Amino acid sequence: MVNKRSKNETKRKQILNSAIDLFTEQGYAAASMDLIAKNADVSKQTVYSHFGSKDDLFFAAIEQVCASLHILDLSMDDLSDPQHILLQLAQRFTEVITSKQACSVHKICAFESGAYPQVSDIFYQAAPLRVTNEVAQLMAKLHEQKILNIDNAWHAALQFLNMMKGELWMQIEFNTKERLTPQEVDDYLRDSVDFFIRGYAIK
Amino acid sequence: MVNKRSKNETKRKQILNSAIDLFTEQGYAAASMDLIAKNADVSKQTVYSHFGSKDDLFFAAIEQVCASLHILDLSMDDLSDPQHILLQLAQRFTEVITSKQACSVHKICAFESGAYPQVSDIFYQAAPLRVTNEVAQLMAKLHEQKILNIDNAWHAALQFLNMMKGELWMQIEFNTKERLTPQEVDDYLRDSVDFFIRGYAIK
DNA sequence: CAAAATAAACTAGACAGTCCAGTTTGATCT
DNA sequence: AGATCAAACTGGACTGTCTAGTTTATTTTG
Repeated sequence: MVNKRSKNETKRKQILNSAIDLFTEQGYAAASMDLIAKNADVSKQTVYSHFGSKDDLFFAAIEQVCASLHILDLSMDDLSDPQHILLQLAQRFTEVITSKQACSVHKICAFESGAYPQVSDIFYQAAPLRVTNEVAQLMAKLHEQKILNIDNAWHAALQFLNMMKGELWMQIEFNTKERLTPQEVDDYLRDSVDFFIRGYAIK
Repeated sequence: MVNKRSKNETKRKQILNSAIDLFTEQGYAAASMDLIAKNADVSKQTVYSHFGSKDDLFFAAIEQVCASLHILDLSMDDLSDPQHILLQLAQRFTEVITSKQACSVHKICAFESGAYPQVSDIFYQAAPLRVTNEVAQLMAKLHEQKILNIDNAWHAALQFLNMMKGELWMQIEFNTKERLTPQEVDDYLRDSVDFFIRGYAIK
């Protein structure tokens, strides 16, 4: 009926992006609403009119960033060369888990898992569970097609993914000064893929 | 001539314990010096006289708790039954990483790794690196004694330990509502030990 | 014109760190 | 042993800063 003016969707996105930046970079407590508003180029009041409270904004930000996490995208057409397929998967996985975005949101969700279990659950579902499911499907296909002998595809997926994290993930998690070279990482991945294939070889 | 009265070591310990409790439970920012003093049954001034600042107290607390982390304690005498040895190791490792103390300090060190790299480094050295080293020694012995065929003991240790974390660790890290049953965990560990042995079996 | 957005001031509470006035403690000196 | 003295300790008040969230008066815009 009356021509009601709707809130500006662009501003909502600006606020959300600013919130994502600050929350993931600094954590919940250290990110202030004043700065979020300022970085969004928006008044503080507008922030509160779009998102009722800091908590609400936090949820929305984490939800948004989890939804946008790009994931493995496995193609499962030609599995005849498992060595090649699995190495690619391992390399792709390494890229994903070392991306700045994924690391930041992982860190904050793990830290706030006590105070905000909803938030860490969103991440858990969106990232590790989702990826493990994808990989488990691949494992199941490798078994079906008698390329590898994998009794329990879910276990195999967990083993594979956790294994590939290796030392690199610890170094990122604890922000160590020294880092593995890309060569060392690649060596580890290749070693691990070979090991995986030996462990699940058809006998 | 000059009067020397030394600070009360008991109070220092009370303060440190209180700080460890609060920092590990609530994180650096959320733990207030007032509450630390109160829980230590000590005046705020005494806290500042023993530890100059909140940062100093934080470092001391993390250092203390890392030093006290009990670790694997492998006995490497009779390795003739690798299946048994490795399963025990896996079970012991699972206990260690699921202990409340280890989880709390892991969480806070990972979270503060940006703002306080010294702190996360202390943990990194004290826990994951130390354990991996221990296990790598075991792997090397298994190779020497021709029980398993392990080219790269360091890689094998990383593979083994990361693999054993499995789904359980993710659930703890993200404080999920649903948890694996002890039976499910044990099944996974046994599966993984078998897989590991197959992958590194002597031809 | 009415809803949306703005800037800026404001409230109320928390926190790190300091200050202070008075009390306890324990080592040293007589 | 008793007097002395400096340092440790106490509790509470205080400063300055920061924060979430609110209010208000004004401007923009569909």
